[in-house]
Formats: sequence, structure tokens, C-alpha cells
Amino acid sequence: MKQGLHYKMTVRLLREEKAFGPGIARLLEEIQKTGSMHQAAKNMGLSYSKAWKMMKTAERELGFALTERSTGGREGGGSVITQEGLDMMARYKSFLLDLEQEADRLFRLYFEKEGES
Amino acid sequence: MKQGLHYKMTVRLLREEKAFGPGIARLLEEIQKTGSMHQAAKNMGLSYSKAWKMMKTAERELGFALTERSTGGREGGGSVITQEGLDMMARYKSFLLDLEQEADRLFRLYFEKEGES
DNA sequence: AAGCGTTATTTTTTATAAAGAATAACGAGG
DNA sequence: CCTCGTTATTCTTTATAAAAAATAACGCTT
Repeated sequence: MKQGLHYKMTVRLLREEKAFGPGIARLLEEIQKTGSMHQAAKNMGLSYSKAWKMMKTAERELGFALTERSTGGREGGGSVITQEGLDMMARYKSFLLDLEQEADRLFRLYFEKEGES
Repeated sequence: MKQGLHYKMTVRLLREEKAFGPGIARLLEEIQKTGSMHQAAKNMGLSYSKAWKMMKTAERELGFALTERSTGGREGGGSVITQEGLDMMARYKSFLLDLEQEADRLFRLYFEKEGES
């Protein structure tokens, strides 16, 4: 099938550097599911070291922890999302969802209507 | 000054590959100003070879020419935007402008209001 | 004490993107 | 026929990003 013209939008939050975007959002979702940053990275086809750096940068830029992480123990440890992390996830998701709705509308308006007056 | 939290949005049009985005949009603007793809690339700190590839890819994906380009002549040749190119520029710009307005509103709503009920 | 699977961190390797260099063609004008 | 500043194209080099590898620490369980 021949692909039609479409759009792709990405939204990132920044302070001095990248603080929150699609990558960290997805990572947090996977952490919620798995309880582990290691498994989360694996699930999204991302190297653990990259995931760890993303998390570190995001938390530094935001100024608060997105996850509470612990090492050791029977299961080796794990990660849980903090309350502030959950809050960020929710805000970002809402922001994106609402914006996508408008983007869809505008794309149709400017690229698919073909001036039917 | 310490940078506050803000957002950055990018919007691209695609078919199979990238067809139109901020790069090609800026390039076309500079071509309009200068009449030359060479000078346009230079103005935006882009290598000519990269600019040329962008143009080639964009036109192949869109299926029509964004610029009419000519070599030779006293001034060496140059590039002018086609009618369809102007049309794309206008649509993309409007799309982005309208969308940014909504994004600003939503960013304030979800990240700056802090729930004053 | 040993094992487990995690987080933490740095270093090395690989992959990808862009820049840069090099060459040719073009065509009006001198 | 020579010059000029473009476009056109490919190849090589450099820069950047990500992956991969290698250790270590951790703390619960056996």
C-alpha cells in the first residue's frame, strides 16, 4: 500500500536541556508495568545505559525524582514511579492528547480539504 | 538567568520518508530571499550537500517540485520557488502557527496553572 | 557466604548523520 | 574560449548518538 501524506508531531519539555519527551514518557510507562528500569528499557528496545542517562538528565532538569529506585534484595531491586512522576506523566499525556486532537483537525483543514468553498 | 520549564514542538510531513519539516521550510525561505540554494544553505549554517539532499528527498516524497533550479549563466544560475512550493510553505506555516497557538494555551493549562480552582 | 537481578557508572565499540572536499556541467557575458 | 557562481553528484572525513561491554554495589534469600 502506498503511504499517504501524513504528519508527525513531537513535543518535548525543556529547561536547559531536554527534560521530558516521548522517550522518557514511554520509559515511565514500561517501568509502571514491569517495576524495573532494566526490563522497561528492554521492552522498548533501548539500552539500559541510555535509559539510565535519560532518567538522570530528566530528573536533574526537572528538579525532582521521577522514580524511586532501589538495588539489592531478593528480586534484585527495582523502580517505582514517584507521585511527582505520576503527575508529570498525566500532564504530559493530557497535553499531548489534546494537542493531537487539534493537530488532526488542522491537518485536515490545511492539507486535505483542497479548498472546497 | 535560570531557564524556566518550556516546551518545544516539531511537526513534520511524511509519506514514506520525511517530506517536509522545519529544515526544508527554512531552506525555502532563505531561497526566496537569496535566489540561491547555495547561499540559502550558507545562511542557515547548513552544508550545500545536505541542503541538496533535503530538497531531493522532499520533492521525491511530495511528488512535485518545490523549486525550479537552473545552472549556468552570468550569475551562475539559481533557484526559484515553484507555485506548488509557495503553496506548501503557506500551508505548513499556517498549520504550525495555528497549532502553536493551541499548544501555548494547553501548556499554560497543564503546566503553569497549578490548579487554581 | 553465595546467588540473584536489579541499579549505577564508565569505557569502548558501533551506527548514524552531517560536514567537507572534489569534480563536473551549465550557460550567459566578456 | 574563458570566467563566474550556481546546481548536481559522489566520496571521504568528522561529529554525534546509541549500543554494548565491563564492573561494582546492593540487600534479600537460601
